[in-house]
Amino acid sequence: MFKKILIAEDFQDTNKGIVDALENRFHIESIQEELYCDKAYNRFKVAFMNGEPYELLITDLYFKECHVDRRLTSGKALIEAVRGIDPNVKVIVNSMIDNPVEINPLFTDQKINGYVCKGRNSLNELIDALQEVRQNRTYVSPQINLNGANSIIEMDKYDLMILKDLSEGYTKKEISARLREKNISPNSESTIDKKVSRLFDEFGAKNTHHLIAKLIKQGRI
Amino acid sequence: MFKKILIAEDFQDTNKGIVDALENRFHIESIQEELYCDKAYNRFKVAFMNGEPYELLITDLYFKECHVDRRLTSGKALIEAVRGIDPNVKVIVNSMIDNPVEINPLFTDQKINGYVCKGRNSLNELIDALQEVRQNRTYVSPQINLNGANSIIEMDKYDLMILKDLSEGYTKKEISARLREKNISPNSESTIDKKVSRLFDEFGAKNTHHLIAKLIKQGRI
DNA sequence: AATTCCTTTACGGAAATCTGTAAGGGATCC
DNA sequence: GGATCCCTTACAGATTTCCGTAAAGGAATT
Repeated sequence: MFKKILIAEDFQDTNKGIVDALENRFHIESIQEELYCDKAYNRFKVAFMNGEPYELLITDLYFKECHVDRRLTSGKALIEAVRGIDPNVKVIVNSMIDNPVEINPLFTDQKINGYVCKGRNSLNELIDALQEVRQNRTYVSPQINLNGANSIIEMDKYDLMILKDLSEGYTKKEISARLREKNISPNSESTIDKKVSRLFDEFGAKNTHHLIAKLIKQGRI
Repeated sequence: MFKKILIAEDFQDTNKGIVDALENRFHIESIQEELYCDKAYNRFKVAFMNGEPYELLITDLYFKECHVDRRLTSGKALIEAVRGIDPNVKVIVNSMIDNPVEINPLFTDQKINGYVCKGRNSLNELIDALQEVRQNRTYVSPQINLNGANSIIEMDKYDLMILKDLSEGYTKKEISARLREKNISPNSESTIDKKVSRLFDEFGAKNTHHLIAKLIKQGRI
């Protein structure tokens, strides 16, 4: 099993839960926890310099803002930073995000090794993830379907772009124009209308106000 | 210290972190954890019937949806349900919400005894909260300012009610009717129009979509 | 009593949303 | 080729939003 693990997670209770679970399950020489991305980065860097590098980083994606000045403000930034030091370090992301559209790029761009979605079984999944990643395989929480195809409610990048624009106050006419500028097709006002109407049904929303509110509350926009 | 504590929290890692912290710090005879509101409710009910009631409920506010049919879907509902069984049980809410507008009603309406905001120090705060609540005092995480003098931009209950209704898909005509039903004045469609338009200026929003998105992201709705 | 200020309300018109219908094009299957 | 299905697009009408103007009423001041 891994000998040195670094955990970056800003919620103290979650943080403690993870550390305890790993210590109970495995015999790991060194588990370090940090509440801030910057501190995690510094610890990682120092260990690497001293020739005792961490083998695995377990990190959340979103960190609460606070009074302290922060250079790295997200798990994504942290991952990029530590990979800048040690391109081979294994990374498992542990977050409440369950939208494949957000998770997929972590694998394709950040080349993470595992993704565990916080939930009612996520400690057990994290343990599975450790074992898989240890053997150079990747791990994704079973409830996440990265093929997007049959995630209960499919919302692709295209839908997401429209919704994001709507939530920023653009009208459908403006969005249509913006899509044309970017050479993205389809782009007619009518099609945008249709797409959004379909999402009403899928999300049980009465109108655009309602839909935007729901999606933001779910953290999908 | 409390002898019987019930914890309702759907994230396994957080759940474990809380239990471990409390067990380390206090000597509590019985701590039970549940991942679902309904299961927590049932456990609470059974214990009460058996004459061995829980003295304290620690609950999250929002619980992930899942395939299981759920009757109680939020901490608020759970609190109301258990108070229906035992009006005197102490309740501490442990959630990531940090918006006073959401937290305040928990104290005024649900009569909760403590509120701990998940964060980098929340386990320690939870321990403080237990001790305060044990002595019949209330506790609120120090970073939360319930004295509504909270925000740069003033938004009263009336505005909030309208915005909330809008975000739930009601039209201004419907909202006008709803206000009249509740005997709340002013209630004309025209006045609602004006109120919302004024908020456009104050928040720098282009239209209602934009305004709703901004406010939800700021955690004000 | 008259003036001023503010809020509520009504109304109207331009723009945007919402919804249904229908036409056209491409892909697939027989 | 023809039938079918799905997606895109156009269009039309009802409803709603957005924004300006203006009237009505209340409260405070002079």
